Amino acid sequence: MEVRSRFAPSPTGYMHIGNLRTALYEYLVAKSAGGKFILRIEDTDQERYVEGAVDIIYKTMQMVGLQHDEGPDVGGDYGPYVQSERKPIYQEYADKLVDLGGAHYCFCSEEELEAQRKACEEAGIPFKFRDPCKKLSVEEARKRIAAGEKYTVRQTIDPKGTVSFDDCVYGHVTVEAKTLDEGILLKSDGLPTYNFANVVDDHLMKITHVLRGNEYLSSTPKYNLMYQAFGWDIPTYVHLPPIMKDEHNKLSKRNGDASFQDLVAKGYLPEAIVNYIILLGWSAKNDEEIFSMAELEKIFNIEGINKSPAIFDIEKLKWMNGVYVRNLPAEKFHELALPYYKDAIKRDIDLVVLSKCVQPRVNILSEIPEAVDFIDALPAYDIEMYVNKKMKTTPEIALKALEEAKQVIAGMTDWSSVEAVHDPLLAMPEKLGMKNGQFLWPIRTALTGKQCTPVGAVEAVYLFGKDESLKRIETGIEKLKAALA
RNA sequence: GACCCUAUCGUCUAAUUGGUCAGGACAGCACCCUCUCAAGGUGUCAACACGGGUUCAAGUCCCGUUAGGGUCGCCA
Repeated sequence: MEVRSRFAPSPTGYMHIGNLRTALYEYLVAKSAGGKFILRIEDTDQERYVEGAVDIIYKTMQMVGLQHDEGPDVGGDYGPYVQSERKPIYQEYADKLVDLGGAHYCFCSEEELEAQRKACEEAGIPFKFRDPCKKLSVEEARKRIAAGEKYTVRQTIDPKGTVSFDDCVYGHVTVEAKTLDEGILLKSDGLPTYNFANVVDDHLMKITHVLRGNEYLSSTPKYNLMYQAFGWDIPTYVHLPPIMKDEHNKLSKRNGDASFQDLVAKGYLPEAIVNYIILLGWSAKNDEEIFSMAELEKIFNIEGINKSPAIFDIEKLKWMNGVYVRNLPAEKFHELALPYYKDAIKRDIDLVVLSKCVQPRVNILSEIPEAVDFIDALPAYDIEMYVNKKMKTTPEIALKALEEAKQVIAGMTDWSSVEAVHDPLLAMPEKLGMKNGQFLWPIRTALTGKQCTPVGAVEAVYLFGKDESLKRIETGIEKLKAALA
């Protein structure tokens, strides 16, 4: 049988990391088995609907390379793929479930429910809704409905015995039927709740593998009861552990935690984000960690999914992003870096060479502006910066280095490449009886005014060119002279 | 509170389905390389939550304890 999985987000805003991971796993479960991946929009809660959220979903899936085979935009044989457009279907199946004894009509108002809840609270007993409408006959109930009375459809559960199901990651789970709530399946606005819609849609769309967060673990028995009442095949369940912000809190938008688009905006590459979050709850069971989507489509397997929560570690993501940044073709990196240079650099310099220097030195793209901030204006720096123990420099040595450097640079004529500047400069230390660092550290310091930069002395001289290099070296010489006087 | 689930280095995880010096990665630390900083290389620190069983042998199986998470919405 063809594997069919689905990603079924609610259009409520940004794509959260947890959602994205679920989508990724769903996609990979299908693709690794040569199956189909379906996108279904679960918009049955009109109050939470956010304008534009569906576009974010499309855009995100496209960015991470999740191409769905069926969905609202691409069509398919089991549509519509937007739940609000499936209203008549749910009505039909709700009525059917009532006929099958798996549900009943309920006329209780929210106030009545609240009253019962309150009474239980005051009495100190756990609340369990006891629906007076269960006593109504179906005929009587339908008469009232025909008369225009407002109603909902509630699941009917036989409290005797136990209900169990099998989950690919959590194994066999059994609960006592009496602990199950007879929840609302069809709301008074005629739209289904998730509890009903997911069962009906997954069946109708021939979904074979249901992946979702493990918060659904405790309601899954209720879904099985419905599948059974309808006489439908039960799908393969794959419940996923949560992604945590820390030991106690889930990663969530409410906490102000980063969404996928926030991370992209911060300069993380979609491929790196995907690679990282795949590893939050799944492993290839070997020592490999860097995977392309194409590889994952081959090797992903449900057995590798973990059952305990995973804490989102931004440090490791940073590292992994760095791996991806360094693996980028130079031209690609340059292209991605350009927008960051645009705001940070006004001076006319060789940006391609700058990119070569920057690429191996940043983990996330947003580190670029700070890394190149010395280019437009020489930062105010302290004379102490010329003293470097490891380079064995002192203000005296620095002064000498700068004065010599000034002469060489003034005499240099070939600025066609980094190498062209490199050779005359690197010939100096030996000539002067200095160590490379003693000569070059002061130059880089004078040119950049920073403790560390993505460029070395040679690259700095090349990038700035003769005039600016000499100007900054002169500034350094004056500083040193003033300090030594 | 009831019910369900979970438990290996600080973090993500592995452990040919009971036999390992408990492996890898990030982070940390040290060293090497080196014109700064990175990158790279080498090394190092660091874990089976606790208590009982079962067994010749338990991180692995069972029970309990503890700690965490989830569900108990006309939200998903």
